[in-house]
Amino acid sequence: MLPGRTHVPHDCRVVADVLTRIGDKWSVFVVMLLGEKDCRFSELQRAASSISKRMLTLTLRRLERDGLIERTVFSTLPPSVHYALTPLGRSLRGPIDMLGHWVVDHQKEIVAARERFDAHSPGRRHDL
Amino acid sequence: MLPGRTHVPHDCRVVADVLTRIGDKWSVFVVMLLGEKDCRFSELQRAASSISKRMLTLTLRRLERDGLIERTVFSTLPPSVHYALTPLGRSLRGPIDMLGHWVVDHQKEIVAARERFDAHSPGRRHDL
DNA sequence: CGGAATCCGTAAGGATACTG
DNA sequence: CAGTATCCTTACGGATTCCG
Repeated sequence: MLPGRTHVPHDCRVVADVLTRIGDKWSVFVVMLLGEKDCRFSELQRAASSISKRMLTLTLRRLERDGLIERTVFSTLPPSVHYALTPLGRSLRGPIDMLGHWVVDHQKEIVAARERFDAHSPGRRHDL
Repeated sequence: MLPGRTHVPHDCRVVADVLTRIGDKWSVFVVMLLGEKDCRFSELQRAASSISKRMLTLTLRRLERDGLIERTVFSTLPPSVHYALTPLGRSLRGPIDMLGHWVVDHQKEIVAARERFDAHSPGRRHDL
């Protein structure tokens, strides 16, 4: 994978595992939001209007557990909780942005490929 | 996300969608394998020894549908099928490698963060 | 406000058996 | 060899309710 490094299948698996983690339904969205500015729980919920409270909580906990975001509780009344990227979380923004650029730059090709595939595909396919 | 670009929530969603696609359990693994050399179905299966035949087929079909890999059938006996990255698929190697480097470079921090979190976390948590 | 707990439907994914 | 078809179990994720 690195120029000059030989390919190590194990590394592929680690990469795939982490991709599966941050590639879940909401993690990237949250990291990108927090990359712009720190947010409270309710701000995140408004920004991602379709996320359920439960999934936002789960997403934030997992990101916190992986050391990507930091959670600060202000025991005011009513309470307020503050989320921010850690240095580790900020270091992820570069790679995420690279992927973001690639997607934006190639999404038309992907959509076109799908339409071609679906048009030429024989019969019905129930999955994919 | 781009320096000089303002943040567009919609782009985040597109990125998240594609990440969810290629962030599934096997896509990255397959793309990285094919990035090194074209492979037959059985070669891929041996390289990813724990993947089921069913999931390998599904993964390959989806990657083909998205225009990332090309499938070539040789109607010999027994038949042989050949998989290779398309130019679009090859263009994804850069971003994937960036992410790969990030994971390899930071996996110790991630593991450490998890252990810290799990150690300090009060009581039992059934999920995450 | 910021969750945690519960319930529930759907989809992901493995194992196995069969086929051209 | 390279799949397809089927079954079955688990995980994901939404909706709702309750709590400090």
